[in-house]
Amino acid sequence: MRNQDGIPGPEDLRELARHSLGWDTFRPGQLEAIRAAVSGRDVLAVLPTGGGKSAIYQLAALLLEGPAVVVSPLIALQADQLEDLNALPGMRAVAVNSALGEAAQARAWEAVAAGEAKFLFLAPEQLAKDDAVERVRALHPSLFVVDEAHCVSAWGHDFRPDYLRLGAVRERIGRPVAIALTATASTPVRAEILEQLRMHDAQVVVRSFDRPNLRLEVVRHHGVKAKEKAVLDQIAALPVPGLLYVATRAGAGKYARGLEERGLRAAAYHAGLPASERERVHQDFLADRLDAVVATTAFGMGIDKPNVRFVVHADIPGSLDSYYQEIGRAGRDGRDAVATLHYRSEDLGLRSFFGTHHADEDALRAVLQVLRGAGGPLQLSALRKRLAGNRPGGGDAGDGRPEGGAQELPPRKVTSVANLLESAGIAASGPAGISVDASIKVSDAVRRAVETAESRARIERSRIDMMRGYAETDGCRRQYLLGYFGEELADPCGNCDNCRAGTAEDLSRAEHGAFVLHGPVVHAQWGAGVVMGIEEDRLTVLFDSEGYKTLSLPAVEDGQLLRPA
DNA sequence: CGCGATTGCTGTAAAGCAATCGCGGTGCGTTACT
Repeated sequence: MRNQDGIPGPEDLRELARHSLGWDTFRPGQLEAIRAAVSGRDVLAVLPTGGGKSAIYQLAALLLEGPAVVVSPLIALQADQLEDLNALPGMRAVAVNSALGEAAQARAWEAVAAGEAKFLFLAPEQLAKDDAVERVRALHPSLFVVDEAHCVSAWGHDFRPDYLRLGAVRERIGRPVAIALTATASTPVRAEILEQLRMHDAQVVVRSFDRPNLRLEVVRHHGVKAKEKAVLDQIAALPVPGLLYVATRAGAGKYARGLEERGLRAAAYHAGLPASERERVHQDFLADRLDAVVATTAFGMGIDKPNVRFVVHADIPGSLDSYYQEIGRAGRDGRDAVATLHYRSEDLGLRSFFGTHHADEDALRAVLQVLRGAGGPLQLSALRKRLAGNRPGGGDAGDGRPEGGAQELPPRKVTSVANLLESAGIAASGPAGISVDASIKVSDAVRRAVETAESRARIERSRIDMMRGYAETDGCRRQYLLGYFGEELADPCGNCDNCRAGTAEDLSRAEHGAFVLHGPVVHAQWGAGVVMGIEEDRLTVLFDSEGYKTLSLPAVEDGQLLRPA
């Protein structure tokens, strides 16, 4: 299947795509991504949904020897992906997850080992188990695919810490070529994906984030009740179907009832509902049996419905990354669609609450103690076991737990603490496991870890500030949104509320004095950063350890505080 | 951080207001019971 010189030419790929996947044309970016992967280079592809992200690893896998391991965040999503692949003649894909019985899992592993299945789908949690890692290593996979790769950055630090272990896992399984795929990733998110998955010199393919058919609007409110009424009134008057995003489960139920009272076919969707109900709402929405789904962030991943006419937010999300992800579900058919944000500044309080995670110093000390006492690298699984105590199902005591009684910690806590120690540069993980720099005093190590966690919290808060900035800007909202994703829109868009109202003057600049858009800078206090936006009177800079900051141009013009690097 | 619900106080019978409390999102996997 491969050319003599190693990398197949465009025509060969086209023929293979036609033959194996039934594809006629390549979308922009696909070809270069596939060729890079086949030639042994890691790939990060940021392409819109429907832009053919899956075809990248599918074709690359067909050209390489050995199976492709695909890390996919949701079991429901894995099921869809399997169905798509298995519908193609001659293709076979399997998954291993907790929804399958023991026998079915065994059959799946055997199918890949025997070469019958080319694709193996796993959630990151599967790869936290030594036996799964060992089995994957023995398969000599050609590709390590991370689908929905923004989850690495969005979930890895707290919610699903195994996402941050994937880089180490990749090394343990023989360092196959990595392909990371996502539809949404701002500059720092891309950098984090590359770093965490240990992708060096990767081919990065990014397509435009602009969705010109989405009309962007923000409606400001003061009272809670007034906002509720405005949301319901707006949706009752909009073309359907659409999505209403809310911050809480209670809100989902409340707004769904409100819409029903206004005669719409509406349903609530959140993680607290029984799986059968969630599935029913999902299917009813896809089949146009519902006018509106009122959902928390639980709804959306993997949904590719063309005719969504609106995505309305009753509560502001915690970042523009989340916001863009959610409004990106509207208007995929290219026809007009509306993205309205109903904004109360008080609603940002809930987002700061969701983003608050302080470092647990006792846990840090406990993990450090075990790592230092181990006398060498320790696999995370062993570390988890040693800190699990005597709880049923946990590791048995007396297998080397340090005297003096290390504190008991749940496995997931151990993982996030280990992640934090690695981000702080105190620990590092290689194929043999996690090791600590024993020359650093425990108290210093804890202090550095806490500082790292605080820096992350500042960055998180700055992302909320950028979301607030979007809600409060008088300029063109699309310029603001695209600028956040590192993309310049030369002129105001004409399809946002501010453009329509005529308040959106074109304030954006490509340079000001010595400052250049996307150019590196250094701040006296905040250190290194990159210019993300230049407006008439201010600069937006993304600092490595502080996140986004907006600085007044007159204040930085003398070069004392901020200078180009 | 902000909300809605609950409790507490007042001051003499019912209610009105302030202070306090609890809660809030995303999923994997494993396990202990019906």
